[in-house]
Amino acid sequence: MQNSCLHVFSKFNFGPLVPSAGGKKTGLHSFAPLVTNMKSAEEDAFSYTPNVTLSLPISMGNPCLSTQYHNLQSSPIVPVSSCHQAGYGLHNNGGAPGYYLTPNLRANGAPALESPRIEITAYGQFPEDEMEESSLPIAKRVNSIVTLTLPNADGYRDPSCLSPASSLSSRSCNSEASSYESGFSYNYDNSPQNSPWQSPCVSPKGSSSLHSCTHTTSPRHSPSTSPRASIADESWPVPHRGSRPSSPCGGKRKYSFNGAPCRHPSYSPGHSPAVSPQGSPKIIAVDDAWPPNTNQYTNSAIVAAINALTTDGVVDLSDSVPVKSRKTSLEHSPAMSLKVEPGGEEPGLGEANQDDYPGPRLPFKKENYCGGFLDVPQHPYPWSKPKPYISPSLPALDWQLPSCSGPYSLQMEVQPKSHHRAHYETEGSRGAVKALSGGHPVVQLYGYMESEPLTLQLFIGTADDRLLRPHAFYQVHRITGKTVSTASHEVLQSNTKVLEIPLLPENNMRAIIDCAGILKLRNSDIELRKGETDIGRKNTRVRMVFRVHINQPNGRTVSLQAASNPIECSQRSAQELPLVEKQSVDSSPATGGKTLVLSGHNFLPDSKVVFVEKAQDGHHLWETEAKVDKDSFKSTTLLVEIPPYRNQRISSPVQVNFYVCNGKRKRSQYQRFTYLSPNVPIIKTEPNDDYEPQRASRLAAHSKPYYSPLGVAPSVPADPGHCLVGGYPSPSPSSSPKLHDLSTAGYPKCLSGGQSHHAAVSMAVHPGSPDHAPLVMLQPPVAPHLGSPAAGGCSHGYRPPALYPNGSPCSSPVSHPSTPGAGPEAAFRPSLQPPAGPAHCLSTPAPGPGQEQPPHPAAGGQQPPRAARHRQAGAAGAGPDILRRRARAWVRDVRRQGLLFVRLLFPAEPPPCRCRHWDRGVGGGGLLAPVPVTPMRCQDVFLSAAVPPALPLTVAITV
DNA sequence: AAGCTGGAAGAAGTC
DNA sequence: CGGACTTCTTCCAGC
Repeated sequence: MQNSCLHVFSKFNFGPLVPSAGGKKTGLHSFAPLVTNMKSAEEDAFSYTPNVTLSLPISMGNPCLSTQYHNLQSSPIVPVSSCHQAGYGLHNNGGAPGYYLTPNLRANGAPALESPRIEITAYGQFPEDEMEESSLPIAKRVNSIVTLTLPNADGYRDPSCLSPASSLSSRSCNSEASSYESGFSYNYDNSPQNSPWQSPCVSPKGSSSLHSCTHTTSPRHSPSTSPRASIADESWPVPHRGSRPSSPCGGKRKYSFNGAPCRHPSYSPGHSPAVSPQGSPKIIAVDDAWPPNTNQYTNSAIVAAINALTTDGVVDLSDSVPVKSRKTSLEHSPAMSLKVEPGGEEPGLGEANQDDYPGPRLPFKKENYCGGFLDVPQHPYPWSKPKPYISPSLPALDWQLPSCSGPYSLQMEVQPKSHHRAHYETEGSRGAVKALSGGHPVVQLYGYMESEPLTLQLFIGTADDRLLRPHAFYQVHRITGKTVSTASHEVLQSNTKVLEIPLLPENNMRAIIDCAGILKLRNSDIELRKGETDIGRKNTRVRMVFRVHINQPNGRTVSLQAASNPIECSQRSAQELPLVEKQSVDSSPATGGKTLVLSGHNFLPDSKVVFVEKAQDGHHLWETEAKVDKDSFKSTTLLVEIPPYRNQRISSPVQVNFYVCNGKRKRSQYQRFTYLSPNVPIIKTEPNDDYEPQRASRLAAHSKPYYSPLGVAPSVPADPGHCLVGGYPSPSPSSSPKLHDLSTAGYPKCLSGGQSHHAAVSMAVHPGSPDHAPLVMLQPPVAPHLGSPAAGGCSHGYRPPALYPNGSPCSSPVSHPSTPGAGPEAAFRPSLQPPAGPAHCLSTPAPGPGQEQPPHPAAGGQQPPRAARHRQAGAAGAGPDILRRRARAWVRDVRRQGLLFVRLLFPAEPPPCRCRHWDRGVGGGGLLAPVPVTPMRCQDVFLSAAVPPALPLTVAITV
């Protein structure tokens, strides 16, 4: 996919830009104040400050800027450095890299306005803001912006930018699986060399990841001390958010395990993380856990951050940990002794699989870890355990893998029910996930003719519109008992529980998944995890993700992945929220009029079906309520008359969404729908349910996506949003991950070019077709090590959720070397591939901003009111309080929706670039585009924009 | 008796 | 800032 990203990078010398002070206002007057004000605003409002202003002088030729550094210090603005050493002003500065007085001003005091800027704002802000702000004094406008701090070369991130939950690490042990989010590859081998940037500070602990994991498995962790087996607890000495009781005591529970009233505010039976019973200062424990993570991510930025913390004083680190958390940690020991499980030691890992671990748990062994397998003493499997796929290059769990490759095809024959109430650790199991038909989900591998059994892996993944990745708030839970016919055992891979199930030839490589339940981890626990950026609230949809690794004679391994339909795991949602499982058609001529049959749950006689079209900036372009045939109403079926599109003369397909609404805040997820020009034949959605497994699976396996992100993008040239989000899979039924060709060459090497340097943000110029607006892309930063020679062995892990202009995610089989040594190219390939998620091939690229994953009732539905408030605030003159609220709202939006707006701002006159949407409100103009990112991790985004190469560019990321 | 379920109370978060 | 409402987490009881 050459075109995919013709990353024409420039040399970004941030050094010069960074500076100074003083500044005068430049064309972008708004910025100077903006930064300052924002800073204060955010500081006041939250202790987290996402604010970034990057100055990127663009010149041609030098690609590769990745955001690697996060400023640990509280600097209002963090300089971004480029991978280009030469231009690495910041680094050179070494010292306080991130202290710019005003991002807009150049060191010499010259206005930075000459540079276009990219401003990222929480989703939904711009649209409204533009309106309101345009009428406000620039200064005020600026004030109302909360900025996001980008990483700089010396620190990972400003502690102040982080919620207690996020600290220095891009990922905590637990979330390592989501390597892409951190933008670093996940190294199973944890090899220091994976990162040229290994800090000495970390190196010594090269195996520390093991440490952290050791905690996890340490007998001390005695599960007995905690009913919880969550990885989170065990893997992370995570501080607990003070705002919410992290311990059971905080909630409804009023008694500790011993039955005594729970008075200890800090006591948390559930938190027996890695902290030693000795109650050593949890900070220490935290530290121990850090390096490992860092190491695995090979995030030099993190390492640097750690270093900074280490050298600058633990105080910083500790300070970043909520007092309560630390306190809680300290009191773990008492907690541990409170509950004594019969049998004494309980494996910390899982609840149900204790039996699998007869003796004390063994600490993680690095080697094992490398292989992605937990070192488990013995396998009580009834089947001869297939050779575990032990390869350092085992794809990280957040990698998007194809469901089919060559002759092989991994398919979900029977989908799970759309609702499954997950159980908390404080509860008993709620059983295995069931199938709609009453049985259990079934997975089958086709095309495998060997006699050797394989291992099917299962973990709980996300079901949002972003890339499929391990779900931070849910874990697979092994179910055992008489009723369970399928053998399984748990392992920990990247700190995500993975259930291993035998795939036996005698069973036709088919497995009935009756041994998997879903465990819910407390939001407060997970959110406090280092590096965790997702929020648990309303994040209750998951997918069962299955993987199988097939060794090839040539030494390579084919990895396949199949994901289930989304599963709603919350009690309330499952009971009240309408859920659309299937739709008879997903497209129609613009004239509408046809009948759309929706199958799902919780439909009410008064349910409404609303079709919505949103602009890339989130504006509602069109909204209409479809006619629902109430006569034929069923709680599981709705007959809807497709409303005519607002424009009957469309020449190309138009993406819209619709949702079922049962009332305020009771909306289904957005469903995608496409209006076609009248002469375009309708594409019918094939059924895919439990009753037609074969058919469904085949479809999933062989049918072409109705529209692939790639395919869509072209049809919506003017919509950067498509491109931006296009690569994100949506939770689409029958979605199966499509493959990323990991072995195909031809990717731009831009990412590998200067990787060894401290890169920060990179601007990529996408030639795009003449008709296309430039794309501004946000991608996770490319791990510096990826492109480095040292990164050779680590080709997995990094998978930016970016968009990939072209190239089908299903194009080629995924095969990765089973030997460590995949070259840097390989490492990048995935990153350049379209984020082919399970739904990738079957769903449309996220519909621009609008797609803002609505339906979690909260997000989408609540946008308007908030927006209204914002407008009011702006109109009112944006007083401090208002600004604070507004900023807070923005942050919430970003966190919820994972979308930011990127806009290029030019000094005055729009430069001769291909931006379509000029923002006349501020300075010159820019490109506004929604960009899915991991909330609060904007530091990790990779910016790409089509900007005149010659123009210096300043990037401001605002949240 | 243990595990699975459904329901709901009460705390925390959000509007 | 406070009330109303939503969501989360825990607990209870029945099967």
